[in-house]
Amino acid sequence: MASLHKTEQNVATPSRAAPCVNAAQTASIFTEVDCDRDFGKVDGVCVSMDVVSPDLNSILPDEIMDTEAMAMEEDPPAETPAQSSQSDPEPAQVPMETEVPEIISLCPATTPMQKTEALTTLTATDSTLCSISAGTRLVVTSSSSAGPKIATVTTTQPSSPVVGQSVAKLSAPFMPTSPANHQLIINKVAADGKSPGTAALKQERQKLLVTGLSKLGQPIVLALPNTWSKPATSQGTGSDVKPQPTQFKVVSAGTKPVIGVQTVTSANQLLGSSSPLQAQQLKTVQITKKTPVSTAGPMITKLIITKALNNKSLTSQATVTPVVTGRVLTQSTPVTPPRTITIGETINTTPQSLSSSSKVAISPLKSPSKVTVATQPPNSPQKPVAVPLNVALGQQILTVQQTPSTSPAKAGSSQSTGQTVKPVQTVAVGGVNTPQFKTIIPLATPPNVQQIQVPGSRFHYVRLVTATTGNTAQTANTTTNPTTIHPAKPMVMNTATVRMSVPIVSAQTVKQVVPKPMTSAAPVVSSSQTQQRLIMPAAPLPQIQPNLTNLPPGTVLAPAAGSGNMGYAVLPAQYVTQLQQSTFVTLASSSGFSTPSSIQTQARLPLNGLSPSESTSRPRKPCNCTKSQCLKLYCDCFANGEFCNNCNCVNCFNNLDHESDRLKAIKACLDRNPVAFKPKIGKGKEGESERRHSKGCNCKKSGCLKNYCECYEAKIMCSSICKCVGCKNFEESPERKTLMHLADAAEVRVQQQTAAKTKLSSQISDLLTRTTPAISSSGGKLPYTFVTKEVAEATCDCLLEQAKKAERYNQPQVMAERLILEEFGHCLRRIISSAAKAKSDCSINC
DNA sequence: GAGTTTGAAACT
DNA sequence: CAGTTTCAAACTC
Repeated sequence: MASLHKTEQNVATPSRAAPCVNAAQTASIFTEVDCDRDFGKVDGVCVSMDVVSPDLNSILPDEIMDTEAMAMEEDPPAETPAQSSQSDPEPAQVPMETEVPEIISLCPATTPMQKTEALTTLTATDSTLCSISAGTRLVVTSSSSAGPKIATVTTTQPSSPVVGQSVAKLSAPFMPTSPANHQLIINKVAADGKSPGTAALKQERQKLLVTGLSKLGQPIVLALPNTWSKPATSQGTGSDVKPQPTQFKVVSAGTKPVIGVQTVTSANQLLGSSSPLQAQQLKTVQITKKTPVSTAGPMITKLIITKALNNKSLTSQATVTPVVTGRVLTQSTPVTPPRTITIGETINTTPQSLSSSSKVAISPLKSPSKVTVATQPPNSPQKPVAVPLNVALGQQILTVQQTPSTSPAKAGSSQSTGQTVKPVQTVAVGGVNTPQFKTIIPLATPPNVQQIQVPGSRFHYVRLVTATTGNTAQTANTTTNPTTIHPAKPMVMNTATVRMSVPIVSAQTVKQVVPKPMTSAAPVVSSSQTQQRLIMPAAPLPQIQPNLTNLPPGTVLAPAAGSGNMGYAVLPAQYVTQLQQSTFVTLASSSGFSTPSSIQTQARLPLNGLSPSESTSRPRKPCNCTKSQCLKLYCDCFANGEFCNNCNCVNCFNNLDHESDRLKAIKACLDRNPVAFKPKIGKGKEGESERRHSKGCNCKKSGCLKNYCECYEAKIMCSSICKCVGCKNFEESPERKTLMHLADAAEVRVQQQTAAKTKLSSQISDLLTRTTPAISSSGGKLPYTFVTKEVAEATCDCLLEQAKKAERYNQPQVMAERLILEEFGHCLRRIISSAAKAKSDCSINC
């Protein structure tokens, strides 16, 4: 029986079985959750903003952004999105997506968001405003009956990650519209009366309005900061070199099934220039939405975002805001080079009624719906370039976390009320079938942690939200200019903003670990300016790069050449959580991770040293490795891509203190088996019936009915790929059925016993309380005092339970009597003990 | 809790 | 790829 119970527990938290399933599932689920499941069912508008630093983009995108097919059959392998960053000299080529992009719809996300919270980020609600920093990717997710749709606009600033002052505000006044028009429209704020499905993009200073119309007719408005408008560039013409007001184009997303493309106009940029007026790049990204011919028909929404790369002079104090520049989603076609779009952002002020944090979830990989983002070169404005969403956007998730503002602010309203918006850089990594998400956090800055829970995922996803890069400008004093940019306040670690987005599945929960400095761990590091980023969860990277694709969490990614000096460390969510809990301060305060701390020490704490809450939330059993240094797959922690935590291992290297060794071990494992960190248990689309071991077991003696068998451990049947001998782990196996039955019975029995004992204890305790006065007066007859009706009943319950137990297992009568008597003895002892205790207490107190 | 069994991982 | 060894979990007593 005990083993059976254990078996179930193991199944609940398979250790070896599915280390990576979670990640894979997460990704896919994430996607689905984003819009399809949650948002889509209720029309809503979800506007999320992602912030990715250009550095990050330059380093990670191509590798991490790639998705990898994981056993999830549905989608065809996604092509590697070619992402170009401005830093990239050459435009990346993005494979053309031949499929007709479907709708980008906006749906009111309030309810759905709250429902799952998984991807809640910047939820656009009425009168919602939010700020977008440069490098921010604006993702509008929505879903309709047709499925999840996500539109993303990413902005970057080429050379200088830190450009102050660019501010974009996102507001979302909602307007009525027809359900059919799930369109994302960039519209002028003042624009009104537009028929649904159309958007007018006009020049307007300081405001770029992106109007999204959901079924509920709720538009989302993206407002651009003043700073953008000042040095504006002409759009589309390209002839005008002079600064011009930013122009916004309106794209009508109406009924035209055709994908429209807006040209991007750009003027020379003077990055880092102190000149107040600088050339701006204005690029427009248009996402076309195809209007559905029928309900099921594909729709194309046009999203046009005009970006002015504003390189404000640093002299402007007000504009100095922590800006994270990011690379964007670029799309390139054979004809047109990829373009980046930059949107200025403010990190902090974001008044809104929306959720406190903005998250962007990208790419429902399994979703048929695709978003096309087309960009065109100025000279060929009409040539739409369709890029599969999952290619262009799909693997990046950026999050901007905002603390709830006290009150919704108007666009261009005054500075934030002190709420801190922390850009979270989340990168979704994965293949089409198995997107994987990574949270990338600059370690040098105070991170904020955001936990994300993905239904069906065993992993605990956490977003680390941190202030933007080491832009010293962040601290610059904000100006009081209400209309414009609100200087970002220094990022403040606000743990209160941490949100548990989703319930954690099964036993995987937060681990308690004492944080430890990262610097030592990361091979890549160093200068004061060097920044490390934590890349989280632990999902294998795409196979596109053999050495990176299957990296488990904890992996430190070296920055790409020329991409800057940022180091990236992949950490398990649990660790991040730990950071949130304890290391937070350290991370926040230290510009660099200095020293390692006690993670190792704590990791070796025996499990029994945990507090009740800790032990209950412990994701997995502690390992007991002695010889493997926890750097072999023998170690469940390592195999699961986790750091050892509260384990009983000896000479553990599975921690940040030995990151280099760990990386080597990971590499070695991957060399031996490229899918070493992938889940062994593939999960079918629906339900567990389709689950099966990817490799099959090789049992010889256990009959595959013990936990030695990975199939049995994972509670799945052996399949044809198993090489087991004498397998009894098949559907019709009587042995298996018996075991299952016994396991169920045992579970029930345990529950009943527990309940009975609890009841007995409760009764005794109750009596103890009630009879205390009498005890003192009744002298030595205390035990009898406790044998009341309630106690007798509880005792009988226990005795009956023993009788049932004996009967259940066909025990002989003698044995049944013995069990009953023993139980009766236990009960009597407890009664007597309680009485004695009561007497003792009474004598002391009286 | 110690010792044994087991099968995956690692190694040759 | 097959055989052997190593390893840690599962299991038994």
